[in-house]
This record gives sequence, C-alpha cells and structure tokens, in this order.
Amino acid sequence: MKVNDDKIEIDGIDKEILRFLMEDARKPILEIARKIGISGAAIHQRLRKLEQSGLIAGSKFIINPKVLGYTTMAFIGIYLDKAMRNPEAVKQLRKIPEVLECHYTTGNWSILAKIICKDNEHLMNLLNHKIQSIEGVSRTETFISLAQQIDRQISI
Amino acid sequence: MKVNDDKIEIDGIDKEILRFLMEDARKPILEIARKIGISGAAIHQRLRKLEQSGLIAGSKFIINPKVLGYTTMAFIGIYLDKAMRNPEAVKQLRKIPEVLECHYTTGNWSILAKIICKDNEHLMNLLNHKIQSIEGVSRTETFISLAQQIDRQISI
DNA sequence: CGTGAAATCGATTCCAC
DNA sequence: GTGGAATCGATTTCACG
Repeated sequence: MKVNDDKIEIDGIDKEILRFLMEDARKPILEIARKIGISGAAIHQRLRKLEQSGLIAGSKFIINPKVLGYTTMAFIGIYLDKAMRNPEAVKQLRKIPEVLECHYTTGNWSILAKIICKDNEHLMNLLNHKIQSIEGVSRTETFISLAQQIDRQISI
Repeated sequence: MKVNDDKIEIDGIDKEILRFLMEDARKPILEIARKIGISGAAIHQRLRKLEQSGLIAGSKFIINPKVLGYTTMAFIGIYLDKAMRNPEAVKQLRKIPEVLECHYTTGNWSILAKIICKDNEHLMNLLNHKIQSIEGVSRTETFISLAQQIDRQISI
C-alpha cells in the first residue's frame, strides 16, 4: 500500500473516529456515527482517506499472553561482535517466537529485544540456548519486567 | 470482564481463527469461515468462548506514528530515589502522552519506559523538562531506537 | 461439538442531492 | 457533507444432528 508521509490533514472528527477504533477495532461504524453526529457514509469516506494516508496501519486482535501461561516479559540488551553483521543476528532473532520486538539502538548494546516467556526457567533456557548461541552475540543483559504499568499507542 | 486464567483449551481451529484476526481485526468472519471450512456460527461460538476466557483482550486500530511526524522511538531507563514511591512516578509518566510503555524492571533501573517523539529535539525536551523533573527521578539513560526490526505478538 | 436457516442489524459502496 | 438503495457481512437464536 502506498503511504503518503506528507500533507496529512487530520481534523477533530478524524481524531474522534480514530480514538474509538483504536480502543475497539470492531466498534460498529454506525454507532460511532451516531455518537459524533455524522453519517455512516461520511465515516467510511474519512476512513478511506486515513487508510490511504498510511496513518491507519491496520487492525489487530490483541491476545493476552498470560492466559496462555506466558507470564514473564523481559528486555534483553544484546552486545554483538563488531565483525558480526547485525542483520544476520536479527534474522536469527526473528526465528525465535518469544521475541516480540527488536530494535537497533544507540548506547551500550547493538540490539534491544523484548521477549515473552512462560516463566523464569523458560527465560533462562531462551537466553542460554537460543539467544547466546546466535553467532555474533557476545553478551546479553536482561531486565525482567516485574509489572507493565502503561501500554498504549500514540495519543491523537 | 471476568478472566479465567486456567483450563483454557485452544484447539487448532481456534488458532487458525485467531491468526487471521490478529493480522486484521476486521477480516470478515464469513471469509475466515470459508477458508477453514467451518460455519460462521461456529466461528462466533468459538470467539465468544475465547473472549470469555480472556485470551482475546480486545482489538485495536494500529496507528502509524511516522505519518504524524513521530519518527523517534527511544527506551528510557529511569533511576528513582529509594525514598520515592514508584507508583507516584508512574502516575506522572502516565500524564506524558509520549510514554507508550512503562515497566517496573529488575536490574539497574527502577523503571524502563518506551517513548515516541517527533525528533531528537523533542526527545531532549521531553527528557530535560518532563521526565527529569518528575519527583524522585535521579537519573535516566536513553537508548534511541535506530530501527525497529521486529514488532509482533506472541505466536499461537 | 457441529450445521443451516431465519431475523435483525451493521458494513460498504454508489448515487443523487 | 446527506439520505436512500442495494448487496453483503455480523450476530444471535434456534432446531437439529
């Protein structure tokens, strides 16, 4: 899909529509229409515009990992050997389903990853057997999330 | 909504349904029904079960912050004074819309936050004027995300 | 568990205004 | 922007297997 990164005009009505759908992607359009006093057709027109602008990147069902027994979230700072090409390490990380996010970062590490595990033992096995064994990974630093207090998107 | 954290049975059909909807929350149920060879009513029954189990935590439209000019993501490790009650700091962080995630973590910091900014200047202002000025924050360490390579949910 | 049908409502597009 | 028409999907309910 083409993305126009420039000249996006978002008015207050667009924001109201988006705020509803960012909370619940399946909220009925006609219900939103009634709440903000606009026709359903107008909402559809605006949503098409917002999709074409690239502002709406899609929609997702959100899964609660705790219900599947995944109760341990952690951030892993990864040191890579200078010789190692970072993309190869990322390719290996992508194969590990527990890795939810992976960023090239400034600062101490080459890569910062966010991972989800069932428990501390699972986390330890992941670190020792899967992440540490990636070629080029020299060292890792682990920060376990004891509790996530904020989880949201950009405010519009 | 009540959440049953135990005795959740997810079979292969549930997983197929969820995989579709985790990619696109507005994918037509009947389209999913046709693809996996089951009736629409059966999908609805399973979705009700999955919602009641708490596994489905909701659905969201995903907004692309870049289109709004937010191009700089960063992780901030926050050191808090021992005397400071952490919840008060979180309360202040919650008021800062640029803060997308906030975790109590093991390790060096008290808190690890993920934030989104328009640019480095915006990030600097946020750090100097909003985060550093929170009572109890003694020091911060900033890791700018140069590129996010992986962004996904738990695999089911 | 599953189905198919009915009923009601929403989604989506199109069009005339 | 609007409303109406048309077509399709969403959702629930139900009788049935």
